[in-house]
Amino acid sequence: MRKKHTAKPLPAITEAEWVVMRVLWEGAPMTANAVVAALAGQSEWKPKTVHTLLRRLADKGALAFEKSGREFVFTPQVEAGDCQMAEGRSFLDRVFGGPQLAPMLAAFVRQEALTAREIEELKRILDEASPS
Amino acid sequence: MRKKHTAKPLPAITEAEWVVMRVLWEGAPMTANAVVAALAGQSEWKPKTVHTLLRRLADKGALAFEKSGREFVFTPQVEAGDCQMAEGRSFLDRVFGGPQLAPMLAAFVRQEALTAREIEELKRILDEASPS
DNA sequence: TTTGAAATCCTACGTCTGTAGGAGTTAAAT
DNA sequence: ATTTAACTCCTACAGACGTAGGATTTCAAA
Repeated sequence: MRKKHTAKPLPAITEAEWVVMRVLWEGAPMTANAVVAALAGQSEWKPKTVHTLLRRLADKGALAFEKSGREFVFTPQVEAGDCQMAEGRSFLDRVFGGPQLAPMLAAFVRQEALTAREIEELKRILDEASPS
Repeated sequence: MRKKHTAKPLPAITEAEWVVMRVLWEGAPMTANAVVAALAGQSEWKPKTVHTLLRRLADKGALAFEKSGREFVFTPQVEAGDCQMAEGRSFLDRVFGGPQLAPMLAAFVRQEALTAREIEELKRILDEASPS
């Protein structure tokens, strides 16, 4: 069974921090500079800004770091999937008033925000989860 | 066609403000006190806090108000569906790195966060959207 | 071993958010 | 017409967030 009750309380990750975490979930372990470099394309942040975000993430336990030479190497301490679920639940509560995914999907459908191709993809995902 | 390009820039709605907006989307037009009363069950906010949230929402154009006797009556100026979509897109970007719903659904499936019943419900919603 | 570049550590600051309090005004009751 | 209860208007304030700057330390080169 996929561990459901690890019960490690997930740190709150802010919008800017998510950008950094996504880079690290993909490429960790990474030095601060590697993170800065990876973000150079997608953001306008000064290196100092990225350093601050890394430090704050380390402070709250989302990242661990060790020294290598004179640089720090960062590694996520929380799993992407867990954080995504936590954010997802919180988002669903806030915006749709409850933790279920269905109202959100219904809203996307109602707003015609899905292409036929996307709908097929969603169906396929559900079928793989539980074939009808 | 459902209006897709009304292009009214939606005001940013904070977490606390969402709670208030959901009450109003359901019961508007409502007086400040009616909102306070509706929230008395679901939150611990002092009336003044609710008044502040109402004022901030009015300031940013999410609500309109008119005087009736000595009270204000509030009415949403933005549609629930539009705000939900905007929040949804922003959430998907932040957490899943793109505006598509599929990665989120896949994550829920991977984390076994959906019951069989919920999966069936999601399938039904999709089938109604675009029968296969 | 001295020096210099590069990395880290600590500090900063304006805005937004959550959470109200107090002052002022207005409608209603007497 | 006066009083008063209720409602609104303005103010407050601490902590989180975005966005860095400056001071200090440290590895490496000369």
